Formats: sequence, C-alpha cells, structure tokens
Amino acid sequence: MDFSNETPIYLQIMNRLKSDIVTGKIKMGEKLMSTRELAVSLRVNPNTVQRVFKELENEGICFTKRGMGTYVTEDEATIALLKEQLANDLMMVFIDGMKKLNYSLVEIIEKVRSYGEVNK
Amino acid sequence: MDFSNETPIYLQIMNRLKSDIVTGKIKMGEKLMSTRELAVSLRVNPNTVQRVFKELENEGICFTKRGMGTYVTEDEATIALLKEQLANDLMMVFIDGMKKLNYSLVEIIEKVRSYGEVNK
Amino acid sequence: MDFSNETPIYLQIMNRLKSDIVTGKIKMGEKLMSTRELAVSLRVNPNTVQRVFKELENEGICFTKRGMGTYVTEDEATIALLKEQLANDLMMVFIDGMKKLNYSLVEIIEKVRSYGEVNK
Amino acid sequence: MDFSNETPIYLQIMNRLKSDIVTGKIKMGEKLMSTRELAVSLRVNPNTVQRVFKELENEGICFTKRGMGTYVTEDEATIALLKEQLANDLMMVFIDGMKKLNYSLVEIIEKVRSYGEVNK
DNA sequence: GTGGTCTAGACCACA
DNA sequence: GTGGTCTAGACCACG
Repeated sequence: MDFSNETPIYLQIMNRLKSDIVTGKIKMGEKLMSTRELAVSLRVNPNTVQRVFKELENEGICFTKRGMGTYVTEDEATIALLKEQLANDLMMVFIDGMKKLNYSLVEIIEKVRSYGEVNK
Repeated sequence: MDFSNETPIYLQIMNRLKSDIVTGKIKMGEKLMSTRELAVSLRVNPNTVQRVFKELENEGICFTKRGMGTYVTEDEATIALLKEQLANDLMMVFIDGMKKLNYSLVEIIEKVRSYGEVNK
Repeated sequence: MDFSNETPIYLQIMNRLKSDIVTGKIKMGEKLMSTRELAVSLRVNPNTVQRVFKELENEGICFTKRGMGTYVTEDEATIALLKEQLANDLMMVFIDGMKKLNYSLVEIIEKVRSYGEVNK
Repeated sequence: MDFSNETPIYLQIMNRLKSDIVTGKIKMGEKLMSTRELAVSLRVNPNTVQRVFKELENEGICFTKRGMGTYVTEDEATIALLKEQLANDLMMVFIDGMKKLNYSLVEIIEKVRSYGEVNK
C-alpha cells in the first residue's frame, strides 16, 4: 500500500483485490484472508480492511459465510462483467480526455502504440 | 461543473481551462474572465476560482497583470509541453490500468479502436 | 441453508423446524434427527444444531429424553400458540412497516391481494 | 434511536431517513443535516452517521455537494422505485412466511383486516 | 463549516 | 476464530 498516495487506502486495496480476481490470481469461490490477517499483512487497521470487504460485498464480488470468512463470488458472469466495467471506465476517461485535447482516434491509437513499444 | 462528482471542483475547472487553452479555444495571451465573473458564471465559490488561478500561475500557464486581470501565457513552448503532459498522464493511467487487467498491447489497441468506432 | 444470508444460520434452522412443526410436516411427539445427523445433512457445525435444540427446548417446543433424542412436544396448545405467535410477529413487522411508508389499511390489503394473485 | 435493539444503529437511521424521504417528510433535493449535527441530535458518533450517508449515496438516494452538505436526490423515479422496493420487501417476507405456515391468501387477508381494525 | 479517511481499541454474535 | 458494529479522537481536503 502507498500511504502517501492521495487515493484512499481502502480504495487501493479494493482495486488490487479486484484486479487480482479479474486476472485469476485469486480464483472464483476462493476464501480471502480474514480481515485481521489481511490487516496485519498490509500493516493497516482492521477497520479499513473491513470496509473493503463490505464494499466488495455490496458490489456482488464477494460474499461472506457467517463466522467462516469472506469468499469470492462463484458467479462467472459477475466477474466477467467486472472486468468489462473496469476496462470501460479506464477507456472512457482516457478517450474522452484525449478528445478534449483535440486528438483524433487515429492519433490516439498511434500514441498508444508508440507508448507500448517504448515500455515493452 | 459537477458538484456531486468526486474530483474536486477546482480541478474540474482547471482541467477545463487547460484543455481550452491547449486546443486554442482560449488563445495565447488572451485575458481570462475575472475571478468574480468566472465564479458567478460557474455558480461557484470565488475562493475556488482564486485557487484555480493561483495553481495555473504556479504551473506557468497564466500570469497576472496587477489590477488588470489574469492572462494566458504567450509562451508557445509552455503550452505545447502542457499538451504533452496532459496526454501522457492520461495514457499512463490508462495503459498501466489495462495491463493490470492483463490486457496485451494488441488487445488494448483493438479495444480503443472499437470504442472509437462506436462513439464516432 | 443460506450461508450468505444475514439472518443467523441457527435462526434459519429454527424457523424451518418451527414451520414444519406448525404445519404438521413434523408431527407432535415425533422424534427429531439427532444433532449429528441434522448437522451432517445441513452441512452445518454441530454446535449450531445444538443451539437450535436448546432454544427450541427453552421455548417449550421440544423436550429431550436423555440418551434417546429430542422430541416435539405433545402439547397441542403450545403448538397452536406457536402458530399464532409466528403469524402475529410476521403481521406486526409487515403492517407497521407499511404504515411507516404511509400505506393505508385499504391499500395494504389491495397490495397483498394483487401480490397473491400474481404469485399464485 | 433504540440502542438496545439488535438491528444496527446505522440501519435504524437509514431506515428512518428512507421512510421520511419516501413519505415526503423530507423533500426531494432537500439538504440533510450535516453529519456532525445529525450525530449530535441522535446522540451517536459522527462516524456512524457518516456511514449512513455513504450507503444512502451508494443506493442513489442521496448525493453530496462537495463541502456543502448532503442532499436528497432530485430524481423522482429513484424515490418511487425505493418506495416500491421497501413495500415489496416487506410483502415478500410477510406473505412467504405466512404461506410457510400454511395460511391461504384469503386467510392472510382476513387476518390483516382484523389486525387493522383492532389497531385503528 | 462540509464530507472523508484512518487508527486504536472495545464489544458482540456467530460457528 | 470469523465478520460486524460502535466510539473516541485525530487529521485532511475542499469551499
């Protein structure tokens, strides 16, 4: 976690978990670390982790078995949708931003390509 | 302005001004609206506009003629650089984000292309 | 059992047993499954079933013959009362809730009727 | 607030606000009390109120104007939907519960009517 | 002044 | 042991 970062810690954690789930690092149905464990391993207050789990649950990405821990959803569709949404959000911000700077679609693609080749 | 948006209002205003400057909607050397005028027209607290102008000055994009108002810089290089920076920031966030989602460069470009064609 | 439900598992089990008793699916005086059997068949921790039986006893709905298992009470009055209580509890929550939403008695009845007809 | 109640305080507050909004006691677009104010008036920790506002916002019932407070949504449809949902949730729990107790629709309606007449 | 985040530490119900 | 709630108190960014 980056404590000096302006984006809230709980969001940083959420985002990391989301991308881990979406990329399969954490598998569907898998049990997540307990709040306390994760809190210790991230050197963060348990309440902060608690909040993360609660929000992930609100978004349908996790569910909790009472007294047994928090698990990743077993619904493939939810996870596929999540991936789409994450990608789309990124794209919207990016492309709309670029268009406001008067870049054409062709120019945008060219810039992405050259950026990618430099940072291979 | 979108008051229920999470990005601070002063940043929303700054970004709008920046893109207007970069795209030439506001020309080099042009006088900007006065703090009060802009505040009224955006229905925003004058303090907020104050901050915008101050930060734009810090970044060398504007300068103040005492008693006469705030003007856009007349230095082409500064503005060109600004455009590069804005575009680069957008790209970094976008591409890093997409890579965290396990998209390859080829896939990213494909997605951008199809997004662009849909929203022509 | 629904492990991701907010109502405690022991209550879910209790409620199911109660309604089975009240509706006669489980008869008066009948022997219930043993703690272990029930725990296995519901895939639940034996402690949880223990608690269910204990609470049912407290409410006078079951009784234990030492070494022989747990039995449903043979007292008709108790069971009749139980049914009344369960129904009344449901009604109070429902009607008070609807009144807080400003529904009149007439509207409530109309809504119940139409709900019932749709879900025949 | 009922501190000895088993349902969490923040939910009690949420429910009260929701029903106040749905019944028009709090009007659309109206500003809510500030977190601190409400916390004082309910004799509750500000964090608890904070949580309430956050959840209401997640559900689209409120939105916050940065630095200016929290406001009820101005979207009629959202509120109408909310009312429907609240009523439907109550009905489902009630009617399904009654059916599990072997009450027929006719009996249910009769019970509701008599309950209503007694508690006029 | 507003909302938002975080910590520390306590307590509870549940399995 | 698990998640969940609550308080007290601190600090921050924003308008």
